[in-house]
Amino acid sequence: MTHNDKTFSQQVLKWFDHHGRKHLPWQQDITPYRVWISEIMLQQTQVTTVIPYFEKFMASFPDVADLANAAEDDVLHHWSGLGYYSRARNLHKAARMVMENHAGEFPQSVEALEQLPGIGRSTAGAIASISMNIRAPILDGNVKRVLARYRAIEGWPGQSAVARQLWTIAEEYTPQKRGADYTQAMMDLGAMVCTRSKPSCLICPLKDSCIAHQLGEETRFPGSKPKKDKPERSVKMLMIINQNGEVLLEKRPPTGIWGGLWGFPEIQVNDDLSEDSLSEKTLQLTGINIIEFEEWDSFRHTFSHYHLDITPVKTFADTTKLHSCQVQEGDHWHWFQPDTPSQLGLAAPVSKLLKKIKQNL
DNA sequence: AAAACGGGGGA
DNA sequence: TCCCCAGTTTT
Repeated sequence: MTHNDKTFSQQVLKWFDHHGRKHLPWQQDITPYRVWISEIMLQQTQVTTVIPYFEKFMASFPDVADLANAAEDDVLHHWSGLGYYSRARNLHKAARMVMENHAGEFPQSVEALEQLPGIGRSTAGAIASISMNIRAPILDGNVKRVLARYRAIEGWPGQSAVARQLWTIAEEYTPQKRGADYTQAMMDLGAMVCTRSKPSCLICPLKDSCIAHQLGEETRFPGSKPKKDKPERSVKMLMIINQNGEVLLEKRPPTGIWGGLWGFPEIQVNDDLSEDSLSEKTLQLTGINIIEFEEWDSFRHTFSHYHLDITPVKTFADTTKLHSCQVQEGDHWHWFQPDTPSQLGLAAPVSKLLKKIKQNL
């Protein structure tokens, strides 16, 4: 251990002595079981929410044997509102494994703890260090943030290379003594000082040697998850206008994008579409012959999971051939009058285009 | 409206 | 090994 590393944990521990949390329910009567339950609950929920859940859980299942003997539904019931219910199922399963495979005692190593469902490296480290006096690092979201900033580690911790670096650093800084306090201290520091946004650097015990702070770029670390690029789709929206100046709308299927709303007839754009094949497809779709294409500029509408590039095409129904039209006013088709205020459910880009048509006419 | 959270499980 | 997922809170 270098001099610097020693001061790191010393600074963190000194801060913890003055400002850390020491009166949380799971910090009293510390046992592996109580620490385990609290760590699993805290994975997804903030402290103030967890406290009442923890108290009720402990009242109903005071030790691992009680939990193992409980009905799964009963365990899930105690979890309801916390979310991530597979974790409650894992808790239950793990409790049974502790009873069957370990004679009711939690295994006394990080590696063995990790064999239990729902316990990964970080949770195992927390249980081992807080309740077993084993020197073990943790790397939960709070600690990742503190370390990534302190050392200005680039990249998203979801990437294995970045996680590897952070684990190495976490290991380096973990002190030989007071491991339980240090673990708690790092979590508290991340939760109370080194927060995701607006960190309180001025009161941080690590501010003098924190690289991100020196750079003035605290919130750039840790790197955020790369936005998965959304697939792109293209569609032509046919704005077919009849002799009365009405625009044809089609009711969309009940499920999927804009389910049940009214929209323009659409034609998927795969390859380049000639005007001839466009008319042909429209004829198939509606029985309407269209004339006078006016293709407007495309624009992009973005959903949660894909981009939709929309090319509006303004056309007119050929009134001389309307007798063959298969479009009947009703549940599925509607001739929309741009001047009449609409009661219809319209997708946002459709309303936008209808307004433009109105101005245009 | 989007990102974050820790671990499991499937590709 | 990487990627996606689950549910709720926070920003």
